[in-house]
Amino acid sequence: MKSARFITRNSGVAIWRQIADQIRGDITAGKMPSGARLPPEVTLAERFAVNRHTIRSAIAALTKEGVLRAEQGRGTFVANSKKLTYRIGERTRFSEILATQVRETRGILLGHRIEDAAGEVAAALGMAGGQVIRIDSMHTADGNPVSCATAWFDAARVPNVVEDYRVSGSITAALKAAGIDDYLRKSTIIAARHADAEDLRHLRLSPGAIVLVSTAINVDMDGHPIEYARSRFAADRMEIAIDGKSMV
Amino acid sequence: MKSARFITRNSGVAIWRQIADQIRGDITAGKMPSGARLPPEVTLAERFAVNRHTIRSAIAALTKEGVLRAEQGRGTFVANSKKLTYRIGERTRFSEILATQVRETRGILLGHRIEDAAGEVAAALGMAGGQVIRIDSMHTADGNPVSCATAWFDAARVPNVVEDYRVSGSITAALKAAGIDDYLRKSTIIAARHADAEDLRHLRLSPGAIVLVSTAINVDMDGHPIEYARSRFAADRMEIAIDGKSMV
DNA sequence: TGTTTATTGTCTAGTTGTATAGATAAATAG
DNA sequence: CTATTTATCTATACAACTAGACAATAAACA
Repeated sequence: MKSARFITRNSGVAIWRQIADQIRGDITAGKMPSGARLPPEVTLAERFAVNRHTIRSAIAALTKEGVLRAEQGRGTFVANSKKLTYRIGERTRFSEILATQVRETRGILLGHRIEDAAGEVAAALGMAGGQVIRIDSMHTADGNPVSCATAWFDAARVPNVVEDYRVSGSITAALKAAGIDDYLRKSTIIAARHADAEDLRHLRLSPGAIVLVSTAINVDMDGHPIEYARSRFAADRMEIAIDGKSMV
Repeated sequence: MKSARFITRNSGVAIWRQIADQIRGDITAGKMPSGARLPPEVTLAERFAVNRHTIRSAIAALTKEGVLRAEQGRGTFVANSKKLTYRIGERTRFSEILATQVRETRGILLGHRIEDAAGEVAAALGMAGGQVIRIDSMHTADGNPVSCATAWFDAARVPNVVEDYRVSGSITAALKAAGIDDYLRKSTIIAARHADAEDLRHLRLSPGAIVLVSTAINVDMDGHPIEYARSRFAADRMEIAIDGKSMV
C-alpha cells in the first residue's frame, strides 16, 4: 500500500522533516486524496520505526502548512489541498486570475532599484542601452504567499512605476497611471527548479522545495514590450495552465 | 562575488547542512574550480551570519565527502572533485568503463527475487508471461558507492544468474556462465529525480540529493533482449556521456 | 633570523532543538 | 461503556548552535 519508508539519521535533516516531506509527497503525488484519513500516529510511528512524538512533529509541521488537519478522537485527515490554478492567456492579470478562486489577493513591494539595461532584460524589452527599473514583489492569496516576482520596466517609459505599484499593489494599476491602459501577454516560458534561499523566505517553503518559474513578456496594444517579469510559484500550492492559441 | 546567502532556521534542516549544500552546489556548478581556496572560516561565518563552529561543521561534512580539504595555517581548498564519467556506447560494461578512472570497482548483491513478467519489464524483455529474476545491486569505485541498480532477466534464459553474480560481482561474468558470451546495449533512457529513501541509504546521500536514472536494455548477439536494468547514479559523483551513433 | 599575522584546530560552557520513553486527559465512534 | 485516537504533560539524552579562549601551523615581513 505505502512505499517503503526509510529515514536517514544524523544526516543534518531532522527525522520529523524527512517524514513530513514523505507524507506531503504522497499527498501531492495523489496517493492520498483530499479528505482521506492518515493511519493513526502509533501505526505511523511503528512504520517509520520512530517515537510517536516524532510523528507528531511531522504532522504538526504539515498542519501548520495547511496540508493536514487533525481531529481529536477521529484521526488526521488530508486537508482540502486543491492547488490554485494560474491560467495564462493573452490577458493575464494576477488578481483577476485568482479572483474566482480565493477571497483576497495582495501584492507586496519587496524592493526596487535602477539597473542598466543589458542581456536578456534589454533584449526582452527591446532596448539598446538606457536604464530599467527592477521591482521585486510577492503576492498572497487569502494571506498565504503564493508567488514572488521580479519585473523589469523601461525607466523612460514608466518612471513612477515603483511608487504607483507601492500604493496600489497592482501592476495593472501602476501601468494605467503611466498612461498604459491595457497590455497583452506576448510570451511565457515555464521551468521548474529548486527554490533558492530567497524563495524559501518569501514563500515560506522548506529547503528542497520546488518552484515553478514563469518568464513572461507583456506588450502594449502597439506590440511594444513594456514589462519583462520572472515569477516563482510554490509548486505545492499552484499549478500553471496555458490557454488556447498555445503561446510559448 | 558570491550569490546571496540565506539560511532558514528551525526548518528541520540543520544550518551546517544548508551551508554545506550551498558550498557543494557552488563547487559542482563550477564557481570554485578544483584547488581554489575557500574564504577563511571567520569570513564565511560573517557572510552566513552564523557562528564559526557551524561553518566548521559544514566544512567537516564536505571534507568527509571528499569535496574539501583543510590545511592548518593555510586555508581550506576545493579537493580534486572531478566527476567520474559513465560513457554509454554499444559495448557498455560497468567495470571496463571505470577501469581507466579508478583503481578498483566492485559489484555487491543487495537482494533478488522472482517476479511475474508484466508491464514495462515484460515489454522490454519481449516476454508474454513467464517469470523474471530481479536483482538489486550496488557498485563501488575505490570503495565509494557510485550507483545502485535493479536488473531483470528472463528466468528461463539465465536461471542461475543470481548465484553467478553473487560469486563474480559482475553481470558480464554471470551471463557468460549462462552461455551468453557477449551482449550489446540496445537502448538507454536517462532521467533525473530526487533520490528516494533507498538510494539515500545505498549511495550514502543526504535527503534532497539528485540521482541520474539510466534505464537500459541489453541484447545478445542475435538481438534478443536479455537484461532490462534501471541504474541510479549519484549525480554529484558521476556524469553520463553518450557515445557516437546517438542511441536513445 | 625571529616576529607578526592569518588561518585552521581544539577546548570549555551554556542554550535551544530533536528524539526517546512513559503516563494521562479529552474527544469520537460504535 | 468501551475502544480508538489525538492532545498534553514530565523527564532524559543527545545533537545543534552560540560564545569565547587559546594552541598549532604556515606564510609574510622586518
